[in-house]
Amino acid sequence: MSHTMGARQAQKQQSRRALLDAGLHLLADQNLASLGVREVTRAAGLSPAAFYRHFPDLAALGVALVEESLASLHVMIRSVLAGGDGAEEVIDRAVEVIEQHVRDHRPHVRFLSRERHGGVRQVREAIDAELGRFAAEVGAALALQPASEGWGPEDLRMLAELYVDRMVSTAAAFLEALEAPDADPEAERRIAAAAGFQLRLISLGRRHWHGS
Amino acid sequence: MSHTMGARQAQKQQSRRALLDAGLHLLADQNLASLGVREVTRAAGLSPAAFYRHFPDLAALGVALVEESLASLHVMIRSVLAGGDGAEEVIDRAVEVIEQHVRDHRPHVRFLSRERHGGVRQVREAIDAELGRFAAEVGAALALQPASEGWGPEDLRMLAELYVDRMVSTAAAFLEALEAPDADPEAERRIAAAAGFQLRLISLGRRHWHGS
DNA sequence: TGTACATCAGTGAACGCGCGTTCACTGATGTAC
DNA sequence: TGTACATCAGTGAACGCGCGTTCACTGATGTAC
Repeated sequence: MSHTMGARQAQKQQSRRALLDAGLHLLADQNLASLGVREVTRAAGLSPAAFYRHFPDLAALGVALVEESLASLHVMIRSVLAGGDGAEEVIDRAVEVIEQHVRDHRPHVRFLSRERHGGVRQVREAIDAELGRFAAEVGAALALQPASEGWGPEDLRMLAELYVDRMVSTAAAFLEALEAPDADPEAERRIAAAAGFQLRLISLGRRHWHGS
Repeated sequence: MSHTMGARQAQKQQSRRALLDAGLHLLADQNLASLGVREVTRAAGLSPAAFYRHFPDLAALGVALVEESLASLHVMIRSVLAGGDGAEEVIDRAVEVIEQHVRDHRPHVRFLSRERHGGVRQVREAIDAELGRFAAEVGAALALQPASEGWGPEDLRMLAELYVDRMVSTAAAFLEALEAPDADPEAERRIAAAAGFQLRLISLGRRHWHGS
């Protein structure tokens, strides 16, 4: 459907892209709630009125950014889960993949971290719904592991939420380290160490868990 | 120093209070970055110019709110730690205390949760610094427990961070449940159950940890 | 292929509005004697 | 206690400015024949 597109459609997509990119760029230094229509169109090289050909308001642009941002996160999570079963290797790979993901998608990660509890309800809800889907995905993967024998679905769900939350926190910590005025590689190493330690602790608790 | 205050000082304090209260109230529905000076003074019943007698700008008001918000959090954390050593009781009490704290200080908790990764650097930094102090406090308390024998200070610190992070996440989850349009007591019960489960899992991992 | 009409992304001007900040002021409170 | 002066929290008017949104428009692209 999308690769047989007339010149008109193609140009419209390009403008939409420009708006999304400009928005994401401007959101490096401010909240979605304080972003302006004129500000975005100016940065995108369009007239203010053009904005309304693409989005009814800025909240809609925010929701579009959530979708983009989380699409790449899904890919990331699968690459973590799709490894060997050895808990140690999975943990180390998870931490590495998170760090790399933050590097590669910094503006998206920043946007998600900032707006997850931000002032725009529609965006908050979109992020939460998507994170819930992640937890479900992780829970399903955990259920397949032998270590989950005897675990009820609610327990697996809570465990999955714990893991997802830890990944989100770790990503936020990496982001902060990258944004710090004096880029300190030591800070990143400490975050990676803490993340590994904490995930190992959780996985150790899981192995010794005997019924709820 | 503060309880021998002239009428002038007392009136000034009262106006300052009105500004802080108005700000906190308005921040229920928006970010600090999108709050306006006129908006706050209007809600506080003062003229716009009066604002500048108290704060140079809105970021300063935000930092003052951080201090307020975290003062009450410190009290909360101590009341959790100052109980018996039994891990089970501490965990159950922690979850209860967090839930009650969110109920009693909802606007402050919401403010912290929203601005922790928000668009105003000064405020973000104030919150992070204070959360770091919490982790240190929790770490010191953990160090006194017999279960910490053989643990290095860095490990204790990472464990403390894990606990603090979990508490923050739990508080945010309770807050969301309270803010939901259809107040659902079942949702709160599930959050409490998940929080207890997750803290127990961590504490189980801790007991089975053998060196890093 | 060519022609006549339809579509619609983007324009630029216009509107009324609330914003942050400044300023000289007022009048109650504080202080020195 | 009374008086004369100093302080300073709060006022209200004023400023210039950028905002969101609307509107009739233009002209390139698409379509029907």
